[in-house]
Amino acid sequence: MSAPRTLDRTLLALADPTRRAILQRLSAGEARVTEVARPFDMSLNAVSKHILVLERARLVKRRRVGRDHFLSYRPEPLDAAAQWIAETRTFWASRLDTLERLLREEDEAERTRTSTDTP
Amino acid sequence: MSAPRTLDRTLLALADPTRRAILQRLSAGEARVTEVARPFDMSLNAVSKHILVLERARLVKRRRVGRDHFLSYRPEPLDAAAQWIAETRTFWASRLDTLERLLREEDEAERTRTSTDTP
DNA sequence: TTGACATTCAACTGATCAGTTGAATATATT
DNA sequence: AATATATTCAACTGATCAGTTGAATGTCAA
Repeated sequence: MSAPRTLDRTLLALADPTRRAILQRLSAGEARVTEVARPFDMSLNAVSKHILVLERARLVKRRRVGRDHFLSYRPEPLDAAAQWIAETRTFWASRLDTLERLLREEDEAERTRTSTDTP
Repeated sequence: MSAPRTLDRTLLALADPTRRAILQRLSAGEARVTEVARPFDMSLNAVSKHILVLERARLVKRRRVGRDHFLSYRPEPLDAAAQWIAETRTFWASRLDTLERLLREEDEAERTRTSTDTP
């Protein structure tokens, strides 16, 4: 089951290029908030808020050392999202296949019937 | 490359349980707007807007037949998202592994040095 | 033609989001 | 103690979102 809110938060957090860039940076190793913010053309506060969104989704963990906050990437939610998407995709695809197969069979029947009815 | 906006729209569209439920319904086959809306405890208009979000993300296609609009599920964006997540996850994980390996080696060196320095 | 049906359009509300600026807090440095 | 640094908090703006209601549009059916 896994509360859908978690998935919501993960996908929402990932649906933003700035946040994905932050995660990419952190996947290379821990960094402080200021370091993370440096490359971006926006205020430190703005980045701080993005980090909060990532934290809420548990994609980022914070370790306080004095005045420095070290941020690190947590892969678990991404793993979960990947698994959900993979499973769902397969399931939905199989249902589509079923439908398409049925339609194909119907078409087949139709064609046969027509060609027999009007030779 | 694949314009990140596409990914943004896909993930954003998926980050909502109502929209995921709509997709699930459509994965079982085409349906009209009213049919899709029926199970939900919200106005038809609200569902219509969710459908629009899904259309913008190209997860849903619309086929007009008279006054009826038949909606169908399009798997491509989900495939793309799954692929992106899978690749990214692997890449980020490998970078994490590298870092962890480095840290482990550092620790190892530290331990060795210490134990040699103070036997 | 009249009326019912399927759907969207338009306008509105309340919530959330992304960003800004300025101040506050806490820690480090001199 | 004074100052600089790292970070958040608070308050604000503008945009987008999720939902509502009521009207408009287009099509089917009697």
